[in-house]
Formats: sequence, C-alpha cells, structure tokens
Amino acid sequence: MNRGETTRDRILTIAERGILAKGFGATSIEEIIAEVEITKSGFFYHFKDKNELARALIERYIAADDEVFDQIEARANELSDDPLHAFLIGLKLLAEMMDDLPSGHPGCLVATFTYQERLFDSGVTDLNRRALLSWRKRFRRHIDRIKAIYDPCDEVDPDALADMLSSTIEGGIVIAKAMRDPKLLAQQIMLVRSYFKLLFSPRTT
Amino acid sequence: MNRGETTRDRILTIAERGILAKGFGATSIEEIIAEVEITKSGFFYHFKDKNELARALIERYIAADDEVFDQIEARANELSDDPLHAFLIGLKLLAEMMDDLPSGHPGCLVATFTYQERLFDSGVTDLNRRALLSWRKRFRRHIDRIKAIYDPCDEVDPDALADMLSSTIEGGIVIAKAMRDPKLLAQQIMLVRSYFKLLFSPRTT
DNA sequence: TGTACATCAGTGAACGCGCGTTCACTGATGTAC
DNA sequence: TGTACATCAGTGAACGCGCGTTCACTGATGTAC
Repeated sequence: MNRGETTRDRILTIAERGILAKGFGATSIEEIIAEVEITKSGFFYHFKDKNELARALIERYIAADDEVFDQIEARANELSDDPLHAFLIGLKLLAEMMDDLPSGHPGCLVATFTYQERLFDSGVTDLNRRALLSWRKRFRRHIDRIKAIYDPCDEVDPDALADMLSSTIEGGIVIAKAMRDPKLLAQQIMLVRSYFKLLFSPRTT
Repeated sequence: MNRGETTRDRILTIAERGILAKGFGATSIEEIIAEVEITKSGFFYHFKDKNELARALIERYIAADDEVFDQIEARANELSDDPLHAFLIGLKLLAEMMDDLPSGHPGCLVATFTYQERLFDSGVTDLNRRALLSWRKRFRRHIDRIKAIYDPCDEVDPDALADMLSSTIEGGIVIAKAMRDPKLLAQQIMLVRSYFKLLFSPRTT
C-alpha cells in the first residue's frame, strides 16, 4: 500500500485542519469522514475512539515541528560557525518560513489541546508537556553555546530564555489569528531575535 | 435586586471557568445550570442562545482586563515620572500579579475563542479583534512616550513592539498551562521587561 | 500450484444519550390611575 | 387605598437532531504448507 497518502494519514490531515479552525469538540467524526470519503466504521477501524485520534494528531504534529526545527538548525549552522550568529540566522529563517505560509499559520495543536484539557485522557496532555520540554532543551543547548562565548547584558534564567521561543510562537499565532494579520507572527519572532542580539551584544565599556 | 451577584453574573462566572478549562463546546448548558442551580429555561431567559453567552463572556472578560491594565498603569505612573521606568515598573507589577494567582492564570478567553472561531458568529471574533487592537493602542501610547525621550538601540516597528505584550501574555499562558508550571507566565513577562530595558538603555558610545 | 486460513481495510445498520432550543405557563414585584 | 395590567425572573415538559460508539459482516490481499 502506502503509495501516496494512506487513508489514516488523510484522516489525520483533514481532522487537523478542522480542529485548528474550530476546536476538537466542534470537529465531528461525521464531518471528517465526509471529506475523507469513507464510512464511519472505516474511521473506527483506524482509531478506537476520538481520544486516540487526538493522541495520533499531537504525535504527528510534534514530529513535524521537530523536523522543521532540525532543518532550520542545520541550515543556520551551515551559514555561520558562531553560535550567536547561527541562532540569529535561525530565527530569521523561522520568521521567513512563517511569513511564507499562504494564509498564515493555521494554529498550534499544542495550544488547542492545552485549552481543552479535560476532554482528553492524560496521554494527550503529557505529550504536550513533553513536547514543550523537548523544545526547551533544544533551545537551551543553543543558548548555552552562546553563553560560552558571549556575556549576556542582563541576568536572565536560561530556561526561561529557551521557553521564550515556544512562548513567542504560541502567542504570535494567537494574535495573528485573532487580528487576522498573518504577518504578526513573523514580527514577534523578529522581536525575539532583536532581544537576543541586544542581550548578547558585546558591552561597549 | 443586585445584592451580591446576580444570577446572570453567576452564569457568566461559572461558564467562564468551564470554558477556559475545557473549551466552549465541551462546556454544556446542562452543566452550567447544575452549578448555578437554575433550570435550563432560566438560562435561556438570560441568553437567547449559546452564542449570546459567548459574546457576553468576551465583553465582560475584555472589560475586566482593561480595568487591570488601567490600575497597573495608574500605579506605575504614580511610582515614576519617567515613561521608561514607569513602563518597566508596570511590567514588574503585571508579572507579580500573574505570579500571585493561586493556581496560575486560568487562561485567556480571547485565545480560547480564537482557536474556535467557526463556532461563533462574527460578533465574537470582531470583539476579539477589537480588544487586541485596543491593547495595541494602549501600549503604543506608552512606547511613543518612551521614544520621545530614549533612543532605541535597534530599529523595530512600534506596533509590533506594542503587540509584544499581548503576544507574550497569550504565549506565556499557553506554555504555563501546558507545562503545568504557573511561574512560566511571569518569567516571560520579565523577559519582555528585560528587552525593553536593553532596547531603550542609553547607548554607551 | 492449490487449498485453508489470517489479516487488512473497510461497509451498513442500528443504538442511545445528551445537547441546544422551544413553548406555554407562573408567582412575585413594580407602576398607572 | 384598591384594582388592573406589565414586567421580571424564572419553571417544567417536550422536541428532534447529531453525535460517538458498537456489532456483525465482507471482499481483497498475504502467508503456510
């Protein structure tokens, strides 16, 4: 099988789009299968219940996000050996990528599920938590490499600084969606970039 | 009437708590009225349908948020005449307030409804949009006053800078909720504070 | 190569429950004259 | 002060629809011997 997309993947893709636009509860199985063009029983062959759909979605989403970060990281490290410059390049690449999304970032599943925790068993919320921790670790690694060379101008907690990326992306997505201006997300990322630039710029003393 | 909370207010308060924890769709009228201790018809006496509940909630939420910002602004301006210092004080006050919430910030209705737009008529999404625009305007006013005195170290769009507050609060709430660590929100606000400090610190040239 | 069985990827029909909504009605308080 | 009517803040019962879930079944492909 597996030539092209599997039915399972099509379910996930279509469900994700619906959920990001309307929320989990408002995206019915009925509606998903209508678009996938299978019967309801076909859906339940792939997922034993709706909760399992949520878990599969968040797993896929996190994996995809990780891959994007991996690619940006690799490319940024290619372009500069200096950890600070590589980080700034990475942020610029990320901002550009966000700006290139045709109709704006569709939304973050982590945020969606975070705002709907009670609907899910602990599996989903744990996945969310671990995803954010892994992103913290990822950015923290960079920050430590930067700090080994550059002195920060202000005393800040490195984990909080690492979280700033996730926080900015989540916040940026919310305000961009709410104000219906896709550019706001990239703008916020560029402000974080500006902060890192100032924070680690050599003191002129 | 109006001694203590009205029934209408109790409906709103209980509905808000449920919606922030579980999402709009997952918070049933049935569940709300059970806690308020009225019948379903009692609910429909106050709100003609569930959509009207959403609109009333977001209006109340925005008004409450505005009041909080007003208070912080007033207090900060009392404590310093310098616009930059007053702004930094305001951010510190905001961070402290967020840290003092007993079990963390319960979530932002703007974000909740933004992630569930299709469920609502345009009234709700428009309210969301206007709320964010008014917050932009509010912070922009401060930034302009700061810029009149201090030169920024980096060229940044003042509207984007104003949006940074909303974005940070939204993002901070998401990661604090998702990671189940209420302190993360205040940390992110303090990072924005650090950015403003560096951005407008007098150049040492 | 043929036969038997297993697995995969679904179909079709039915279920019961809970949800949002409606409608006719009510008892207490307020207002006009 | 009494009477008539209006409004406020609900009650109680019923509705129908859509939702998630179940269950017995099926036709195509894969595997063992």
